[in-house]
Amino acid sequence: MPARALPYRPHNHDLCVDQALAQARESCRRNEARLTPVRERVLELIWQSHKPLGAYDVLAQLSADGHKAAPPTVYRALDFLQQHGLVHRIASLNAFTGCDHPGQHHCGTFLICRSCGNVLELAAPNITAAINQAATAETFQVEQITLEIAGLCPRCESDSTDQPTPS
Amino acid sequence: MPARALPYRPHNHDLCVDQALAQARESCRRNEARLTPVRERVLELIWQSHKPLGAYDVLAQLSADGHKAAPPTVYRALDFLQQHGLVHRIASLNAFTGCDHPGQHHCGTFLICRSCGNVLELAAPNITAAINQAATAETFQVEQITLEIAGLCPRCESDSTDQPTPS
DNA sequence: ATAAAATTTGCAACATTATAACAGTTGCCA
DNA sequence: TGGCAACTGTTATAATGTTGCAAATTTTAT
Repeated sequence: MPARALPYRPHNHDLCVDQALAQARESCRRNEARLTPVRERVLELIWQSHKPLGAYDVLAQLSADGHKAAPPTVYRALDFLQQHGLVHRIASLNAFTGCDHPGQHHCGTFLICRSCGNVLELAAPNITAAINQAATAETFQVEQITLEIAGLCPRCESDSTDQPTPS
Repeated sequence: MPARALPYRPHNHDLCVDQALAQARESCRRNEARLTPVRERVLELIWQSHKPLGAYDVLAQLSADGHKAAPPTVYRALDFLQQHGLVHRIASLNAFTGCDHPGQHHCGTFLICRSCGNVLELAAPNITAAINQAATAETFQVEQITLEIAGLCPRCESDSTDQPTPS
């Protein structure tokens, strides 16, 4: 029985966010990318939620801050964060989630719990290899992979009532 | 050198559509599902385009038919077709594409050419196996897989100017 | 230090994608 | 033939995402 993956374990989430932000600042410094206040705040908001956040959720939080923001502000910040590998967009949810390992745009593989909404990003070399092999067999040149696996996370599966678990 | 996959080869597309429709009618008959005129027409429109069609593209075509349709008509037809495994929704494109092998909701794996927009559906047991293995390792119960691979199809890759190839 | 250039943000309007709610219609069958 | 279930039509609205331009800020070059 493997240890449970991070989002499924209790942990000090503030710390978790702080670390992610520190890592992001460091990554941007190295790449000479400008992690401006809005961008950093958006990243922070996304990290504070373990569940993927929609652009308009982010917008609402910014407004709650007193920040007079409009959709383009948010979408631009999100574009920047995506470009620098700090967040991923989850197409099947129209939502965004933080990325642990800012190493430019890598293949994101996600386990998405349909009950509690939590998301776990996997690094799965086997899957990537199988995908590349299949694509090569079709002479297809892969540029970007979207892999989103929906189902039940360990916690919700064992509470097999399918009731949502609060964050 | 493997034979090129269907959408990349020239072929009699009308025939291709007819076959798909015949197969769909047969599948619905077996499942006692009602492939009504609107539903069949939507499926036909989707098949006539090798590229995934947005709901509003379908709507426009229906209107061109003289059919007075509104969004819900299209979305309902698409829901039905999805439920019966006759079309897939491609989340990264907000668009729909026909499914070759109507066997209830199975895992759809797509190669999406970013240049010409054509889409090829793969059946890739290796990938599915790798995914299930990875999910199992996280004690995650898989229900639905969204796998969309964007890149360049053989034709566009060899025309390496990256200019869109007309349908 | 300072002007020019480039990047980022604010802002208003708009475009696209999707759903809700309810009324009408059709086919079935008891 | 009357009632039920499924399907369709219709209107309105919600949710998500983009364009274009102007103002502000930061960087770069002088």
